[in-house]
Amino acid sequence: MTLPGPSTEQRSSAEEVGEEQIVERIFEAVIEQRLPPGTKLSESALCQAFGVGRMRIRRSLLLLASREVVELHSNRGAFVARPTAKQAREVFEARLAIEPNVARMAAKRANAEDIKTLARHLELESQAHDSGNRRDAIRLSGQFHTMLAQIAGNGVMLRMIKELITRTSLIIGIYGAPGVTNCRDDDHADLIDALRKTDPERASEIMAEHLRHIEARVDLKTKTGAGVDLISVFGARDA
Amino acid sequence: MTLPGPSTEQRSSAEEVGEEQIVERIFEAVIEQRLPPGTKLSESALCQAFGVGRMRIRRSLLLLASREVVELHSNRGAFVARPTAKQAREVFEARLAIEPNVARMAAKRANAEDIKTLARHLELESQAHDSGNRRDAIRLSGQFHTMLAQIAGNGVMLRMIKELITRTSLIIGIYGAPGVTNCRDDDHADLIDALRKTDPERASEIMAEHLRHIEARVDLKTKTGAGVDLISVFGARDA
DNA sequence: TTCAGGTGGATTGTTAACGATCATGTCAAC
DNA sequence: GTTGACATGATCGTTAACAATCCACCTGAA
Repeated sequence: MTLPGPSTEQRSSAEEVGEEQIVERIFEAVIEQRLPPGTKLSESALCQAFGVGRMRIRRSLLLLASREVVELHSNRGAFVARPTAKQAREVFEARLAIEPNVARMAAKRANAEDIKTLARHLELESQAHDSGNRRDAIRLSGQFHTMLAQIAGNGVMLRMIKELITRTSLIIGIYGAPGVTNCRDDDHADLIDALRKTDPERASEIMAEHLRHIEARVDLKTKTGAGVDLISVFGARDA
Repeated sequence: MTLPGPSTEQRSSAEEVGEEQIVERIFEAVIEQRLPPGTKLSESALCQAFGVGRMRIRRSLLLLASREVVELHSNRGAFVARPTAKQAREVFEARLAIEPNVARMAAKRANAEDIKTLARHLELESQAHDSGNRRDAIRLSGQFHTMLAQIAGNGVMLRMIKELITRTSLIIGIYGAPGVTNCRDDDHADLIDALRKTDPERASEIMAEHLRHIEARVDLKTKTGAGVDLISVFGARDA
């Protein structure tokens, strides 16, 4: 779990930064909603930002596109994805199908150390939430889910969940009421409690309810987000 | 589902072939076990095979690597992935966590047309199985699972399952007893029956049992495959 | 004032050549 | 005969320049 702090951008030139790190950083920025849906990701800008050549940026964007976190429009460039209502439903449905099982697995496999790490993390979440630090709150609540997947000990599912969480941030950015955060802390606390008691079924049920709650907080019929829709209506002429 | 027949390789030069198609074709070849684990995928060879430039091949290989179907070794090239025992366990665990839910969803949403399509497909499966056509049998039994995901109507999960099925073929290629096929037809028939009766819970349980059965047929402790391990130990001289 | 058309700039997509790294085969020494 | 080093060839990774496309701005006329 080596998440480099989101603070140090733009390390000028020393050790080469791999495309894995670039992808990870962009994922994180999307989760924190520093990169709103529809944002153009210019190649040259990213080259400067990360201090790497164009090829590496290109590869990173392709990787991000394969996870459906960015959209590549032919001859127009890369944009942060704007999930449709249909895609949003699919993402929620997928999370509801996968993450309860992850919670179940985590409950079976969590040891004392894991519980303690989660509790510490929950503390950070609460602090960020109380102090109104929206970005940290969003990032931390997302990280909680990835930590659960790590405890579950399945790399395949961890990767899937990272993708789904990132896309959820995009969905909330588009369809969520302003001020709505990703998760409720209470649910996370209950989840930790279920893990502590080694109660897989309860962990699964809490997670399912948790996800249903998140889904209920978005309105897939009305897009917020400063009329980003206009762009697609008037000049969206993709190949 | 526009799967171009796997027969016509090497269309010389006319309409450009996109990297999506290249990825799909390689996926298919891996599923059919025409590309055994560890096979070297030379760039120039693929350029010739698909009649495209090196860049497109490179992008395709990167995409395939992001799905963990090929491994990219620095300065050495791309190879068909050889899942470790740990990865194999994770793939099975992921399938067991996801696909029963897919079956459940499919049972809820399948209409008469879907059922009929599945039944037709099962017929093809049986024919291939009876006639000893191993390649077709493997491909068709894999396609059955993707068709189920399509009926479930969730593109996100469909993509995940395609990846998992492909990797399962690699796992069977390494750890499976020779002659073992991917799936049993009986289970597929039962699955169709559950869908016909709109019995989501039974569909889910059949799928779970089906996957457990597949997993039980591989022995993650002994690698078969003609000492593929030796090749990696002493100088990988393939292609 | 508004809309149509054209032009310039910028950005992306592609190709080609170069440099670096690794594998293979040969040859000499022990 | 075996082992080690060396040279050669091939393949991959990178960089740079070029071509194509699109967007925005500007101009001009109704």
